[in-house]
Amino acid sequence: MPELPEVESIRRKLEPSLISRTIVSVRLLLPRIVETPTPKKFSTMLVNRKIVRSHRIGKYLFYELDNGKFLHFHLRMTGRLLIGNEQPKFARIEFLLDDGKQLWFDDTRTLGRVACYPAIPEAVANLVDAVNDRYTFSDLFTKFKQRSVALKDVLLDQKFLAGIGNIYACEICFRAGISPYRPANRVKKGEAERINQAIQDVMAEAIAAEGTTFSDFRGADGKPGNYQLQLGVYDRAGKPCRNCGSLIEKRMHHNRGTYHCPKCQK
DNA sequence: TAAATCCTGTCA
DNA sequence: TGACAGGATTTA
Repeated sequence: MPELPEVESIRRKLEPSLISRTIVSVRLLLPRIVETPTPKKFSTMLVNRKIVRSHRIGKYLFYELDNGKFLHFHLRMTGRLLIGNEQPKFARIEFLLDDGKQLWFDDTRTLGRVACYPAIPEAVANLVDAVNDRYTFSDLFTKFKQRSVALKDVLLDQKFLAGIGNIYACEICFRAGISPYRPANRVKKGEAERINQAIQDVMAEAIAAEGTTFSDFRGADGKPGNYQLQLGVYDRAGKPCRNCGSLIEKRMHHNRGTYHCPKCQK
């Protein structure tokens, strides 16, 4: 579910509730979602630790603690982070804070993961965030040239740019006017410039709208995002293209719903 | 490069 | 009942 704009919206909303708070206790309702270390050590590492600052790299969220460790969340498809005293329906972890409030990790499908690390893992630290990091157009174009897979597959590759998921990959292709099925190495320079711009614009607009909600996504305050109102193609199969009126097509591409306008995107 | 896998819920 | 759902990793 959550892609970069959703994770960023959550991070921002949680900031006032978490920064400078101390974790009083940790209750693991589903211990297997803790990736590392063992569930018991996980709790020990966190209890009585103060949250110093947050970090987001792509869809990976981290909270740096006053012992130098990093509490990590990955929400995957249905993960949520919520502040409140009421236990949500699919609560998997409860963190009690020193102001008496609770941080809940809630996740229906239980695909989400949490961990506590001595440092941000190198594989994640080396990712290039789609919005915050510096990367040049020439880096992006070079990578396109190296890949014969569909443009959409490259956009979804977190090692290319971190943070783009299925919704925004479709939206970026639409905004740039390029078919998501076009082999990346057959994207021309001018088209790649449009894609580069589309990545920045779509991400910025979606963050401003506090993310996209169909059913599952909720911000840290429990409220849905608003970007679904602005989507150009995603979840719009059979509806008229906002540019040309042609009907939006949906196909399954590697088992994932993929939407495009057959007239605007070649 | 593609398919299977981890899960549960919802909708057609 | 089966297809599909914002993801990432492992296996074939």
